[in-house]
Order: sequence, then C-alpha cells, then structure tokens
Amino acid sequence: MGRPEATSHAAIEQAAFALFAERGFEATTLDAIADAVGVGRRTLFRYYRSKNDIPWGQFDQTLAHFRDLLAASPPELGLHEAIGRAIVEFNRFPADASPPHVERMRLLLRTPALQAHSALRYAEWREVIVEYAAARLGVPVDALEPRLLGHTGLALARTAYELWLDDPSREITEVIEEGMAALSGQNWIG
Amino acid sequence: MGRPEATSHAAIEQAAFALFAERGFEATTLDAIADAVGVGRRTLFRYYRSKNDIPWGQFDQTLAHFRDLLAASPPELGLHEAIGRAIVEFNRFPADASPPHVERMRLLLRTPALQAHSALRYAEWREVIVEYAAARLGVPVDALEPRLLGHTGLALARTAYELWLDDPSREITEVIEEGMAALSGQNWIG
DNA sequence: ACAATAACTGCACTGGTGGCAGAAATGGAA
DNA sequence: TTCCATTTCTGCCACCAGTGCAGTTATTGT
Repeated sequence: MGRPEATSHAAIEQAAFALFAERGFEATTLDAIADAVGVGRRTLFRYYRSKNDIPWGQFDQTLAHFRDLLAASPPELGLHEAIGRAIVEFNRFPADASPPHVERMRLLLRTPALQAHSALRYAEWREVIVEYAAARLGVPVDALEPRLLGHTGLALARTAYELWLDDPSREITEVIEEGMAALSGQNWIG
Repeated sequence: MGRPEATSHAAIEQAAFALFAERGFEATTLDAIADAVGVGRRTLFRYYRSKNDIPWGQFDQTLAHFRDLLAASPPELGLHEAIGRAIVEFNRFPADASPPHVERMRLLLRTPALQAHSALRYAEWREVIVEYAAARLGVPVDALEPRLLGHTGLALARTAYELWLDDPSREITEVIEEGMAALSGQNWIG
C-alpha cells in the first residue's frame, strides 16, 4: 500500500529526452524536467541518482542482462571469443529501436558532462567482464589478464559505438565483429 | 609588464594536495585551497579550469610531451610496438618522483569525481595516439584501426596503473610491458 | 473514521562555476 | 614624480546540481 507513484522511469526519460533534443543536455535544468513530468524537482532524485544518470536509464537492469549473457556463454568457446560474443549479443537491438538508441548513445558519447559521468558506468560494466574472466581463468579479479580484458572489452565496445554513430545505417553488431578481428591482429611486442 | 602573478601552478598544487591528503578530495572546498594558497577563490579558476583539473596538473604540457615521444619513434618499429614503447617511455619517472606520483595517480584513479572527470583527459590522450596511428596508416582519424588503437593504448595504460597502485614497489614500465605481451596474445575470433 | 504505510515535495543550505566590473601592482613614458 | 597602459587579482552576484529534513498527501486495510 502507500501513496502510488506519481511518475515512472519511462515518463521521466521521455520528457527529459524531448527537452535534451530541444535545447541540449546542459541547458536543460532539473526544474524544467520536473515541470515537464509534472512532479517536484526533489522527486526526480527518487528515480535517478543524478541528472547525468537519466540518459543511462535503468542501468542496473542493463548490467544484470550483460552478466546473464556472459554466464550463458558456451564454455567451449575461448575466453576472448566468449566475451566478444556476449558484447555482440548485448548490443543486438530490434531495428525499430535503433533511432532512439542512436539518440541516447549520441547524447552519452558526445556530451562532455556525460562523457565524464559515463566513466563510472563503464567501470561497472568492465567489472562484469573482469569477474567473468577471473572466474574462468581461476585467478583473482585484480590480476593482469582479467583487468586487461575488462579494459579491452570496453575499448572494443566504445570504438564500435564511435564508428556506428558516424554511420548508424550499419549494424552495430557488425562493427563490433570487425573490431574483434582487428583486435586479434594486434601485436605489441617486437 | 602588468601586475605580477600572485601564485603559481606549483604552489596551488602543493597546497591542494596537502589538503586532499588531509581530508580527502571531496571534502576540500575551493575556499579552503584558496585560503591556503593566499589568493581569492576566483583566482584559482585563472590557473585551473575546474577543481577536478588540479590533480591533473598542467596537462597540456603532459600531452605535448607524449606527442613528442610518439613523433620521435623509429619508423622501422611496428605501429603497435611504437605506440607501446612511447607509452612506456611516457611513464618512466625517476625513482624519487615515485611517491608523489603514486599519490597523484591514486587520487585520480580512486576518487569517483576524478574518475569521471578524467574521462575527458583520457579522450585527449587517446586522440594523440589516434592521430599518430592514422598518419602512419594513411587512413582518416575516424577509421576503425586508429580508433581502436587509441582505445587499446588507453586500456593498456589504465590496466598497468591499476596493478601498479596495488603494488607500487614494482616498476610501472614493467607492468606496461607485461600488458603489451598479454595484449599480443588476445584472440577474439573463433 | 482511522491507523499504517509509502511516496511526494517544499525549504534551506552547500559548493562548483561563470560573468562582470572594479581594484591593485607593475614598468615605462612624460 | 606623476601618469598611463597593461595585466592580474578579486569581490559580488547569479545559477544550478545535489542533500538532509520535515511535513504533506494518497492509498490500503481495519
């Protein structure tokens, strides 16, 4: 029981994205979003930890989904390939979800305040990889291999998104796969 | 001519780091730093773009140094190896500079506000690699290979720093070289 | 009705950031 | 010495995100 919720994540995001598109992220105040949603400014903080978190949506669920994908990887797959495949699947979206997804990612990757804030979300995302890799390798989570894999996996995903935002007509999944091939060819020692 | 400067980057950083060490980054206000330095709060913004920029020091010079290192790479070296070597040299410090450097990096890598802000500095650092790689490959800076190399180079450096901060008695240069070897063994395709 | 519950919201405060105008210190010219 | 041009410093004001707190409101169940 108790008082029913006055709004929802979906409603807030819809109002917020409309304002962001109209006047930009930085120029949109929380007051403006609260007004558009029809709720007090203070209430927004009950749904999102900060203004910067709104474009990320309900990231906890997103993370859990990624963790599930990794956990469901066929064990016979090589470690890198398993992670690569999970990243690909994680970024497979129905075609009609593409335009809003482009907008969201464009906002996240091209707005300075969000570029900065996103580092915190990326760290959580990397940690999912690190834990999976450490478990499969039977080494601690602070060992070199899993740490490097976490960072490399993120490097792969971010690279793919940068390219995809330049040309959203391509499939992000294919860009990721291209990146995986390029990664495999890297030789850093003499 | 004109009025002489009331302080210096060195003086500000010294005062700031002392306060950060004493009470933590977040708990240190700009007023406190300004008081310690003996200047008005407003003046700090003439030396650093933001509070978050103080721990990074004079990053422009740092970037220029890294760019010089890359430019001085022997052309006969493979592309990845040249970048790897430049990253190693970039992080070679005299032994007596180590303790303050550890403190600086610990602050940058373990303070949430700075983890976020640092993404902006990392992006500039990556771009140096991207431009070097694109030039050597004769491709645009927004092509896959240089972009991926920028991200991978950063992944390498950040991984090394994470491990080094766990055990600063090691040489950061050696940790980076270990990372280069591990990177070279990654195979992401089936 | 009324109590219990859970959510909403206004208020006051802190701290970073930016614009602006005026004050202060310096070297050189008159 | 006095004055001027130049450069830097600084105080004031305003804005906005974020937080703690206390009081309000809407439901459900008794």
